[in-house]
Amino acid sequence: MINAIQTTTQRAPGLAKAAAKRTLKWQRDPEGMRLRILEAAKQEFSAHGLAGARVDRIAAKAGANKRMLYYHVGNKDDLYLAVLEGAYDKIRSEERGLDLEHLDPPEAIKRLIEFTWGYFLRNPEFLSLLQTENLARAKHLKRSTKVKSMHSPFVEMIGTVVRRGVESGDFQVAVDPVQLYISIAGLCFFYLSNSATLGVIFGRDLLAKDAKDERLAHMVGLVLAALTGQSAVLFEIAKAPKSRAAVAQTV
Amino acid sequence: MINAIQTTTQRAPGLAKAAAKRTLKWQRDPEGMRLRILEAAKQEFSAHGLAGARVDRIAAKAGANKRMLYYHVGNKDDLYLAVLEGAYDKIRSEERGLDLEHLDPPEAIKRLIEFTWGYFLRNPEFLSLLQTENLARAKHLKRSTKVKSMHSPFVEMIGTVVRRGVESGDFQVAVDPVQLYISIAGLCFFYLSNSATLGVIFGRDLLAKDAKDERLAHMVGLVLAALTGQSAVLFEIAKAPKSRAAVAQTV
DNA sequence: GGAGAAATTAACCCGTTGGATAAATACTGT
DNA sequence: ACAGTATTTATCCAACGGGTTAATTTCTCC
Repeated sequence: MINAIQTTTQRAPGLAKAAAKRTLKWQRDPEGMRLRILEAAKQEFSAHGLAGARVDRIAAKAGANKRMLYYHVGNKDDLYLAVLEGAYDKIRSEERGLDLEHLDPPEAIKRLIEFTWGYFLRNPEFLSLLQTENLARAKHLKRSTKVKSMHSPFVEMIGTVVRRGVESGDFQVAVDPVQLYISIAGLCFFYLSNSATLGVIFGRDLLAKDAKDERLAHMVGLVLAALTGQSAVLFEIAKAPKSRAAVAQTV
Repeated sequence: MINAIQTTTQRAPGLAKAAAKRTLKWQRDPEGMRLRILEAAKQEFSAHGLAGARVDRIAAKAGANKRMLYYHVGNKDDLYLAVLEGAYDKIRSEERGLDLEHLDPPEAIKRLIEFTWGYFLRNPEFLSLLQTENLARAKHLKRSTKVKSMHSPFVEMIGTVVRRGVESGDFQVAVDPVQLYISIAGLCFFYLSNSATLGVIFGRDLLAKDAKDERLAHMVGLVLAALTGQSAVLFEIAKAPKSRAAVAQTV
């Protein structure tokens, strides 16, 4: 992963000359270094939180000298904020790529839930960073002008989808898009971010493939059932792809 | 709050004699001290996380000498685990007090959501502690035999309610109680534990009275609509108590 | 009323950690 | 090829933080 970033570097001129001179004690690569530092910092902050993160470990992981962190990014707090901003930037950019306009409303909502779920699964550090920042009551985020201007396109998207759904008769309620957004995020977020403690309490692995499939089916069923009023049918549809036994058994 | 605990102490004999001798340099009160330490530790750990917590601050807040923490509870980790176990103990005990048996199924689900929401609102430190522990991937919880044996009565309660609801025709689906439990907890938890970052992003105070009322109404509406299939009606009912404008406006 | 145990205080120890300083090395333009 | 600048390294340090040691005060029981 870090290697991939390193190769990103495009040193413009004098490349042949530098390659010939093979007695270099170290490479010079500001952008690459900065990226490696931020990547290492992301790992460290998400693994240990803000207070638990160690500047020396970040430097080591980035293959850099500790002084580099201060040179390229700033002190520990600056580093943390840069990581946080990067994380928001990334998810917002992926969110924009998801166009729900051409899907029929129930399908669009399903797609939205699947995306949110998938993104959280693929980016567990994002969840950790959010947790950390909320533990700090968003102290750092409040000072970030960048993040404040990065509005999630989802709220508008949801608004449009819901409106279309009500008009087409697919949905029975014109639910508030912000509430729905928070609900979808919450359904996904809580399960994943708290899987450790929940796993201990329930005595089972919530991150096993089957468990995750079952969870996704449940969430899609729950939200779509609420919107369409077709409880039974939708829960069945959502459940179909996998583990069809689970629900019936339990009751 | 701390004072209330202090008074808990019941020093058995020799009270009159001790009261007479007024040249005491300090009081002797093991149980009271232990409680004050745990209360202070709870505050500290929930405010700053495990790594961010400061042993000296805990001592100061407890009105104790630092050495007392080690004498009465143990090292920092022991202290943390004790707090965590206490937090679980408290919520489980309150959960047990909630009997849903005599309510009709939709009312029971509503009550369940309201309790969860209310408990989280009244005990924000519990949310923080959970976040902290999950950040640590439940490392400490796994070692706790106490917590593992403290099963939430909710899963069974929900199972019974759902079964009754399906039989009575109120509910259209026999949803998995564990999934429903996680969903309800997640809907409440995410909104509250992430209110800081969400507040910054949406540019509004999610903890204002109106916002909280609206959220509760939404959650009740969402879950009950999904179970009963009565989307429109239930969202209206849930919304009724307060701010009736919000939902209609947005779409 | 005094001896031994329990509870509490004061002071210290030492590895860790964020951050700083100054010197060395690579690159660029001229 | 040389001067000046940008990047990187090696080393240091003062403050902090968890934990410990030893002495002091209170309580209990006989």
